Amino acid sequence: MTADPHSTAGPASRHGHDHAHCIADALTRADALCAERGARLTALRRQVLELVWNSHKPRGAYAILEDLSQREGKATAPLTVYRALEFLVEHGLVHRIESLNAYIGCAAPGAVHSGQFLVCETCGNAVEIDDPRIRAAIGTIAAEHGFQVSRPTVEVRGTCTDCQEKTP
Amino acid sequence: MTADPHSTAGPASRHGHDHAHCIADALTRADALCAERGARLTALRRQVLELVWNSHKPRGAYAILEDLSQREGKATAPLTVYRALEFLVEHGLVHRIESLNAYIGCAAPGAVHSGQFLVCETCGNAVEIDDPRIRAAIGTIAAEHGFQVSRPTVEVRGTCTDCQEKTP
DNA sequence: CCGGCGATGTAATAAGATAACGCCATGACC
DNA sequence: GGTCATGGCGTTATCTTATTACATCGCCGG
Ligand SMILES: [Zn+2]
Ligand SMILES: [Zn+2]
Ligand SMILES: [Zn+2]
Ligand SMILES: [Zn+2]
Repeated sequence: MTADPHSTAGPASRHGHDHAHCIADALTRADALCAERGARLTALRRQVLELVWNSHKPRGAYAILEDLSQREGKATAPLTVYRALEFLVEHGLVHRIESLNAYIGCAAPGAVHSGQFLVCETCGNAVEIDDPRIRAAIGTIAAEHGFQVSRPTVEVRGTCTDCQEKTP
Repeated sequence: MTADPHSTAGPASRHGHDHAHCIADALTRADALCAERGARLTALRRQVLELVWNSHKPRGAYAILEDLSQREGKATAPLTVYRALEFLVEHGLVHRIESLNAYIGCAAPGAVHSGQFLVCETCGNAVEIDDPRIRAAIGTIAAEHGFQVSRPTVEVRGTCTDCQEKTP
């Protein structure tokens, strides 16, 4: 992993945002949610969640695996990570970005959300949105086709504001 | 590959639709489009396109590879298929379904389209839609975020009309 | 204490995709 | 016709992503 402008080296990362707070917040919400549901947020799962939240970029399972191995000081098997991710995705704590085969922390776990993302092809950051208009439009057209929606996926590739400024 | 209700065994497949016509049509349009653009629709590429159009289900690259090998009577390398698919996707003749790692023939090549799909989780069929409302909604929210869209992906998982009828 | 069940560990392997290298057909140009 | 550049294709190896099968551990109710 090389140095990278958006990732979080220190407590107060660039963008003027305190990312440590993002992480702490995500973990707190996860604790609450799992407690509420009687789901077991194991040490391992919590650790993986934290690693997913390490940045606002989608991260591949094997990247997370590397981090985990490093932090644990011993090699970990892929399956370990995949199982944790499966749990986290099931409980809406993490989303999978299909077009990247990568995972990212959910911005609003617990709330109803359909998983919509703006993914920057330059810096790799992904912002979760949950626009009612998109949801509505999808619902409408699905209904017109007699199609019963179970899981809508919206992943918009493009360039974020920051990256546009840098490359005028 | 097991027998499967939606695939096309004979000329007139189920659904009351003559799928042979779908294929012929797709090939004709592809010929025209490539001629118009000076793109070379090689025998191999044409063959792969035909195999992609073998059904209205997204097909994995390796499934296509198998078909191709069988038709040719000799083993073919994955790269062969991937190269053909790359060409076809670039020219908008085929779409990639990200959430399935699979490929499907484009319903309206040549026209502007953003690649929106209704994917049935039961039968595997995928219908391409191109709803202006969805496109508009995505455009709007992207603009609100100062996000410049390059490639929107909409893949709605769910159950198609037919499959709903079968399982009331 | 013990049986059951969910979580984790270990090993092997499947599935999807790309990299590196070279040959050969095509067509422009001389 | 000869020559050369280009693009398509074949071959092999390798990489990334994901899953299957089976053993073990630890907690909790009985
Ligand atoms: Zn943050
Ligand atoms: Zn960016
Ligand atoms: Zn058809
Ligand atoms: Zn169906």
